[in-house]
Amino acid sequence: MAVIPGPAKGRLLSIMRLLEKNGGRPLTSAEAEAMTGWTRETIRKDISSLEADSAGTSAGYVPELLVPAIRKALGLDRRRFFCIVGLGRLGSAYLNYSGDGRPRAAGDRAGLPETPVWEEFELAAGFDSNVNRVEILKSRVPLYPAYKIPEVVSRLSIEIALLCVPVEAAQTSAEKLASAGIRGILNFAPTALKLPAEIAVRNVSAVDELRALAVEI
Amino acid sequence: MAVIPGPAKGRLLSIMRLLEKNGGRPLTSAEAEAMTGWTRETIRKDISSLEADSAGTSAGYVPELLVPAIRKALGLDRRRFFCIVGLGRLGSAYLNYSGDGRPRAAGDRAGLPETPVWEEFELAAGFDSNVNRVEILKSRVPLYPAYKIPEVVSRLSIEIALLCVPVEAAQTSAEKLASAGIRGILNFAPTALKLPAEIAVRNVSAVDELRALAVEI
DNA sequence: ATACCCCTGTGAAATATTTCACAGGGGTAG
DNA sequence: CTACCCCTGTGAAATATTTCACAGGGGTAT
Repeated sequence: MAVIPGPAKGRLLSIMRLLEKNGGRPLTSAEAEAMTGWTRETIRKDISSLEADSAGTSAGYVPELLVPAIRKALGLDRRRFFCIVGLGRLGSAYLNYSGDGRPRAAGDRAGLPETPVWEEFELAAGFDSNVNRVEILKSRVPLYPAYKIPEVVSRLSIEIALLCVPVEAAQTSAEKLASAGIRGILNFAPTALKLPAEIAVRNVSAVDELRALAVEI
Repeated sequence: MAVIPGPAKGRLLSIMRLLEKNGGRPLTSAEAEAMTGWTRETIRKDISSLEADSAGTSAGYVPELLVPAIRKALGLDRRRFFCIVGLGRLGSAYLNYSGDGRPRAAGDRAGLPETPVWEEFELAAGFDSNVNRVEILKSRVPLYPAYKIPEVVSRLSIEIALLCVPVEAAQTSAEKLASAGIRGILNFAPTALKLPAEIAVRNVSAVDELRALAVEI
């Protein structure tokens, strides 16, 4: 089975995104180099580490074949359920976000799936400690008061949480999710969560991103 | 002069964050290992690559000394001006964000600096193509119609932009910023920007982050 | 004071990643 | 059909990063 170098994983995710947006046309390693700055050799090696033969032709890489191959190799080839914890400004924005770049307008429901689907991720629940807010907000997924996190996360097989609570509530909420068996947390609060090592955490912070950008320029 | 390995840079940014939140107390490589998952040897090597002597003592790394050393080594030791392009839901939220995790309430202005400061970054302007919105929104930084991007970016020495426009406007806005001499763009639109290689771009997308998280678990 | 323990710093070894160089294949123009 | 060109795939070499092993230092308890 393919062993994919760590640095390659992140690059493959980006390449996958490029393929998805390429309108079905083959993408060459040279084009990808121009768009990402990584050398074409590195990109070819990354893809060759997938051992997904024939996704690359003499015209370039065929999205239709390579995208599923990357998905599979990175373990993204199955649906995962996620939830949103904290339904303030940010959390409720994601509640209505379709994943394709535009918020869903109130009347914009025709033809859309019953529950929000972001690529391979499906929103399964929202939580807030304010019971009033839970009752007032409209959403196509069920909303629960925060004390129900353990029961609901387990019952709905939720693997990932978007943590959108205020910074002072972040650690407690994260611990509640951890003991409910969550596997990963996207942390939008600007604080370092202390959790058991088996729970993956990614911090999403505009200040951190600004810094990372500034380091490059 | 210190040469810092690429992978080390990202880790140092995280370590810096840990140090900043440690209340001034020294942080050991073993503690950092527990919080980040990177081995203590790697962390020590990263820090030693800074050639910042005496930031590490037998009690651990002293934030007061190490934070400035990391800042300097990564080129984060100077103020940079940034702007927000697109003042919809996301953009206007950042307009009122203090950088410490809580939005500024309307009356919450006492004692705060005149312009929003996010760590070493200072918000200098906001732009929107909707002139009406520019006039109606209240902000402590000047807001301009989008056609003034070239003039204002150059006049105010703005280096970085938060691109918060709808996905269909992202490429055009990015090009406008590029020709105005911007050095880096934080792209919140779910699309791959095509720009000259000398302009750094970081994409911020919840779906991408979910994927990166899912790869780890 | 002394012994102990936990800390950092760092050459050297081990490992991982990237780059090089080229083989092989397929489409296209003549 | 043939020649050409641009593509991918991949061993091997070069380089970069991580891990190991240990030297050295500074608190602290006895």
